[in-house]
This record gives sequence, C-alpha cells and structure tokens, in this order.
Amino acid sequence: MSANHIMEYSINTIKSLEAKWQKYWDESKIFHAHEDPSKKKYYVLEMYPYPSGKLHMGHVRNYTIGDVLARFWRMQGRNVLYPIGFDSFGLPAENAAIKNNEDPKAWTEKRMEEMVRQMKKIGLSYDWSRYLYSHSPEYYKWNQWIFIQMFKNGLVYKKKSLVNWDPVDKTVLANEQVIDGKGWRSGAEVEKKEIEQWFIKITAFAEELLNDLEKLEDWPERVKTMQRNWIGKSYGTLIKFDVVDEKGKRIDMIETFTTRPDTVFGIEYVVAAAEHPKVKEWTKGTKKEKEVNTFIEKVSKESLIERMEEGKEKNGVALGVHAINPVNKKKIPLWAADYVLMDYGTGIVMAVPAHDQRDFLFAKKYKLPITVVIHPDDVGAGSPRPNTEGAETAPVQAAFVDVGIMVNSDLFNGIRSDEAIDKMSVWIEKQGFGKRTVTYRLKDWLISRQRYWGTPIPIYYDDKGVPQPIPEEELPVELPNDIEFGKGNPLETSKSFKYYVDKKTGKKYRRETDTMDTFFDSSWYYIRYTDLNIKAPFDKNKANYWMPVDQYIGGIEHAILHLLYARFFNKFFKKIGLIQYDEPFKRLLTQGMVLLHGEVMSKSKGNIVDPDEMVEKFGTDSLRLFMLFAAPPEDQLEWNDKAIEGAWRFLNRIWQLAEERYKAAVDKIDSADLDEADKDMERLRNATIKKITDDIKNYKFNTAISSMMILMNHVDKYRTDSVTKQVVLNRTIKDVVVLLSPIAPHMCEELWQSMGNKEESIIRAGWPRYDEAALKADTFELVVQVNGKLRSRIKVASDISPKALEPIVLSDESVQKFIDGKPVKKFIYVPGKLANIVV
RNA sequence: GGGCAAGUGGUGGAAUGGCAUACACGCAGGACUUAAAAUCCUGUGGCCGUAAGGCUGUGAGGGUUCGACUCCCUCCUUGCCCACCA
Repeated sequence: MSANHIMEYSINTIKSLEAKWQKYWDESKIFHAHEDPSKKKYYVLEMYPYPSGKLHMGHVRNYTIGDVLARFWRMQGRNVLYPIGFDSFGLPAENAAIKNNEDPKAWTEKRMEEMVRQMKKIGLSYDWSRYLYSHSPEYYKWNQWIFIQMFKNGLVYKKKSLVNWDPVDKTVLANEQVIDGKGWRSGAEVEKKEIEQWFIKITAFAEELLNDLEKLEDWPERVKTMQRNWIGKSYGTLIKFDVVDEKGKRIDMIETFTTRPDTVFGIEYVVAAAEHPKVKEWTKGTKKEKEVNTFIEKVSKESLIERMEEGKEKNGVALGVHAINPVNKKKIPLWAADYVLMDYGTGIVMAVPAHDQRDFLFAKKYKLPITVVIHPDDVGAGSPRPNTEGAETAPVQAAFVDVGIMVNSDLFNGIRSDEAIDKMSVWIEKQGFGKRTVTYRLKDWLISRQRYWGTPIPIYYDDKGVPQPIPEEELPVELPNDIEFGKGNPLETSKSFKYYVDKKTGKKYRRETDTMDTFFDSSWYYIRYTDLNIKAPFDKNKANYWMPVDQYIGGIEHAILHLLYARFFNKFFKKIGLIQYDEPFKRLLTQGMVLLHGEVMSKSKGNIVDPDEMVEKFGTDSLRLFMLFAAPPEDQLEWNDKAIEGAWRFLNRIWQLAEERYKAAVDKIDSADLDEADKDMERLRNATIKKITDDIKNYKFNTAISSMMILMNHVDKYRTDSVTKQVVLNRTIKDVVVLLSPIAPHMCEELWQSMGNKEESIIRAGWPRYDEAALKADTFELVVQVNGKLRSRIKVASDISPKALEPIVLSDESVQKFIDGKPVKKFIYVPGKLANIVV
C-alpha cells in the first residue's frame, strides 16, 4: 500500500491518456489549417498511401517523421498544412474483385477505413477536413479535366507502337513500370506488343525537368542523379546516309545518331533495329525479302528478358541494300540486327567495329571488315605523337574505346580523338553531312491501361474515328458498374458506358474504354488538398499560398516514377498559367525501410511486426520515440524489441520527474544566488534547446533525442534543496516536456496540463527559446596534445590568450613528461578546444 | 559496362579537420527484495599491466596536415540506380 498519489506511467495510464488527447485533438479541430496571408506557411506532406489493408511499420515510420515535423513547425509559429488521403485506384482492388467476386469500391473503402483508424491511433496530427481519395468522382473529374487541357495543348496523343505488355495483369505498362524486364506489380515477364495507345508528351519538358533539378537544393543528391540518368541527355551528331539499291541507284536517305563522330572514317556498315519499318520497305520484292522477314519474326517473338540477357550473341541479317558514308563516299552494307534499339536515337546506327565493342562482336561474327581509326597511344604524357605504325592491324580481342590518336581519317590524322569529336562534328555540319544534336533517353509516358479501377479517359471517337474530348461541362465521365471481369478490357463489357451520346444531336459515338495510369492521379493530389470543394482542380490563390510543399516525405522507390511525373505536371500547370512556382516539392526526405533480422518485413516472409500490437503493448509515444531514435530517417531501421522497451523507460523517467519533482514556485532568480551546479544546469538546458531545434529542422531526430537523454541524465543528479534550485529545475522540466512534445505528444500534453496549464494545449505553448549568452562558460577543459597525441586536460579560463596559455600548458606535469626536454617547435591553440605542442 | 552512396565496439548508431566509440540496446557486477520483476549504482573496443599507466584501434594500402573516421589517390567489399542508349 502506497501513500503516493502519483499515477504510474503504466500501459493502462498510457491507453487512457492517449484516448483522451486523441479525442481532444479531434473535437477541438486544433489541426485544421486556414489560409492566413499574414502568417508564414509550412506544408508538410507524406506520399499518400495505397489502401493495402493495414499500416505496416514503414508507414508508421513515414508518418511519424511527418507528424513530428508538422507539430514542430506549428510550435515554431508557422501556419501548417498537414493533410492525408489515399491513392485508391489501382490493380490490387481489381484483382481481388476478379478473384473473390468483390466490388472494387467496397474492397478499397474497407481498407481505407481500417488504415484511418490506425492513423488516428498513432496520434497523427492531420487536418481531417481535407481528407482525399482518388477514386471519388469529385477527384478524378479533375484528372479528366487536366487530361483534356493537355490534349488541347498538344501534349496528349494516340499512337500505334511497340509497347510493354504485362501478360498477367493484362495491360500495357509505362517504361518506368518495367523493372528488369518484369512488370512492377505482377512480376511477369513483359512482352512487346504493337497496340494503339495514349501517350503524354513528357519529353517536351525533358530539358526543363533536367535543368530544374539544380534548383532542388534540399533534395537528396541520389534522387537527383537517378532522375538525371533517367532523362539521359546525350550530345551527339546526326549523320545522313544515302541508301542505294543493288544497282547503285539512290532509293532513300537515312539518319543515324552518334556520340562518337570521331570514328566516322571507320564505319563499316549501317545497322537498323529489326522492327524498323524501313527494313521491310527496302527489302520488299527483293530476293532478300523472305530471309529478312523470317529474321524480324524471330526477333519479335523474344521477350524483353531474353533480348536483354547478359552476353547474348548479337544476330543480324544483311539487307542487300547499301549506304554511302558521306565523309569518304565509301559504299557500305546495310544490316538489320537485334542489338539496335528502335526507340533510342533514330533506330538506325552507324557501326564502327574497331571502336565499339558491340559492333566489333557483330563484325567478327559476320566477317565484316574492321578499320582502325584511333590508335592507342599514351596521350596523357606530353604532346600527341602521331604514330600510325601498325594502324592497319585490326584489334584481335576487343574494340579500342579509349582516347587515342586519329589515323586513317584524312585531314584529322594525328590529333587526339577526344579533340576530334568536336572538330569532326563541326566539319560534318559545315559539309552538310549532318548536324549536331541532343538526344534523351526519356520517352513519352504511356498512360492508357486496359483495366477497370482507374480514371476513364474522357474521349469519344467521331464518325471518322478521330478522338475528341468529352465536353468539359459533362465531366466527370464516371466509372460504370455494369461490367464483367475476366473478359478483356472490363469497360468494353459495359452497355451503359460503351457509347457517348451527344447532348445536342442525340448521336451515339464510341467511347474510349481505356483508363488512366494511377500515376496520373498522384501527380497533382498535393495541390488538391489546398481546397477540396472548389469547382476547378484547385484554387489559384490558395495553391499559390500553400504550395510548394515545404517538406515531402516518402520512399526512395518513387525517386523516378512519381516524382518525375509530379514535376512534369507542375511544369504544365505553370505553362498554362495555373500556378507561379517552378517545382512542387521544396525539400524531399526519402526515408529508409524497416527491417527485421536484416530483411524487409513482408507478409510473404512472415516477418511482420504489427504496429497495432506495439501500440497495445507500449503505447504509441514509445513506438514513435523508438522509430526516431533507432536510426537517422534516411537509413534502414532494424526493428528491436528490446530497444522499444528502452524508449518506454525513457518516457517513464520523464513522467516520474515531472510528476514528482515539479513543484509550484515563483519563477524568479537572482543570478547572484546561482552556484556552479545551477549555472551548469542552466547552460545545459539552453544548449539542449539549441541542439534539438537545429536537429529537428534538419531531421536529425536521433541526435535530438540523445541530447535530451543527456539533459535527463544531468537532471537526475541535480539536487534541489533551495527555492532557486527548484526554479531552475522547474524551467528545465517545462522545457523538456515542450521539446519532447512533437515526438511523444500524448504524454507531453498530459504532463503539460498536470503542471498547471489548464487552458491551452501544449501545441500552443510556443517553442522554448535559448539564451546565446547562457551558453558561455567561464572556464573550460582544454585538451592538450603533444605531437598530436592526447596527453593532458587542463581547466582554463574561456577568454585566455594564447600567450598566457602557453606557459601554463608547458608547465603541466604530464606534458613535461612527454616533451622530455626536447625543444618546442610549434605551439598550436584552437580557442575553446585544444592545444597541440610539436617537439 | 557506367553512375551514386556506404563501410566505426557484441548491436543500433555519434563525431565531417581537433578528446574516436556520445546516446541507447545488450552483457557483467552490485544495491533494494524472503524472492522475482521494476528501479537505482558501477563497469563494458583490443592488447600488456595487480594497479598507475602504456601501446594500439574507424574495410586495406599510400598521401596531404602540427593533427585525418572526416580531405586526396589506389584498391577491396556491400547496397542502390541506369544499361546492347550507339
């Protein structure tokens, strides 16, 4: 039986106060954001989730980081927008529908509900009045509107082309959704199919998307590099070749793209992608036709994986026609081969066997000549020494791809090949053989999907079969319910959807039955949060107030896909005058994964730690604290059952401290009453405020927490036996509770209230300030080194001059021992830190 | 093949030119307890030493510097991205 009335920080206490404060936050609407031009805004956003069913630890980590930042910036006095929603269109809902005969909408909404419940349970401070989900017609209506604006601006087109086909999910995929030749969702080997599809001309913004990466100072370098690689800008030269038939008659002209114009005198053949339409054209009616067609068919049957296989032998067929190399008028054979990509450059390549490894292997296999035009030479040392000795000898093992000296290249002989790239391209341009150009790896974004659970593409086909946009006042084009799954494209099975009826004429037209890639939805949802009710995709003024997102948080897996598409939408909106800013996300944090025993948690592996269970056992504040303390947010986080107990223990210590040692006292101190211990306490309190403030701004939560622990360790040793000391302690306790409140909000609200703050939530408490002057100490411990090795520590006055310091240091006993009578060569003093004596 | 990031105790990690291993987890010993849990205290890189103390130590090797986990060069390992991209 204890006379102690103090509540214990037990799991029962935790549960009741979590429920209490979550109810208060909800009912007081304290997290609802309102536009206020007089206040500086701060927009915190996590990538909105797919409604997969339950929150996993990765979600919890992501949202905890966001929540701490949202709470922190609110306490800094910013007007914070912190909303959440769901990326609720997508294949899993539809696949479940097919498998279990469920309604995709009901399936999705059930999962959303469950996840919202969990989000509330971990105390996330979202503005629930701005809750959004992409399958609502009020949302996807604006997808359709944006699509039509792009259509009107010439950024949307329909084209028959060779596309990626996922045979399991039975839909086409964008290039970005094909990973190592497999569908990103199904994992099926992707096939190539020629189908008519809708594309968005993202390539029109390639240059801007690339250049503006420079402006994103607060993005991880890694993500920017990945985007740069994906856009893949390369400088090169287009070279024109005349095509002649067997009799030498000029029948055509082609262009090839090269980054190595320095090798043009070594061209031995020209090679087109097997799928290139010219290949059939040139061989039609010739004796080569049959052989060539057989080859094309063979290549087209291969899957993407087979074609990309490492070390795969290159195959080709001679077309019987020839090209004329413009630089030396040499007649060279034209080939078709499986190693040339149709969708990069012009789909036709000039081949230089001596200086390109692929061309080399191909030439060896088909016994084509090899002419050396760059001679290996030690170009690094001194001036180039023309050396053509042995130049006629073809390389035996491999192509020579390094820098060397030009040979067999007419007026370019003798110069360095890297210099020749520029000189040669200028010359080619002057002679009219071609022109310098830029090529991108980025391709247009294929957005049509032959699936149901997505935004219908708002298009109908007129009498001539020309696509026309649905009139804007008739949007949204809603998803029908009378569909059948499992019979190809579901929308084609709907009787109500199939035809568009012109309101004026009553005429029926065939509708487009494809839906949009769900990445279309997620490319602009963050602007929609600024106003969910407006009869437009968003309100210009509100968007320009809240946007750009100040802090965006999500997984690295979106480094290319989502983040590139969203940046593209931003550029488009700016172009049509809807917004004023250049980039949608100012700062980006890509959080690391949560692992168990070194492996990613996954249902299939059965190594899941359930957030609900942890909240049940330790409370959400402990869970949040653990996740932030265990690793920096960008790093992988290894789950540790014991360490979460440690988090609870730390919270318990603070709870005990505030409950037992916080005593009402008049907060007034005469500085003359402060002894050394009090001054130390005050110094550490101020230093901790500074450290935590700086750390949270840079999301170094782990070190912020550790500095709080250091302060607590100090407080435990601090004895309070006078009114002055009690005041010093009170200040410290108060600051600890406020500083910790973004991380452990439930406990801190409770303590704040029990410390006598009855009216206001701790969210309105204001962030503690520190006094720069209080950080300075009168003395400090100087580290003394002899020849760079630590030998002694001496307590000296903070403002001591090097001159006054030197004799003190030199007379130190252990310093003397290591100087050992040798003359002092140098005395280095780093003020406030260290002295080094060189002997 | 090209590019980027990282490598520190038994573990998670701290220090970005100035005391290597803060803080925490774990472990060991002790206090309290009839006992246990909880809590509190002490210790905890390696080697030598009873100790005081010394030597050594941040993937390997070299360099710059009074001084290097930190900067530079070479290499090794791991992770990620791109890749028959002409």
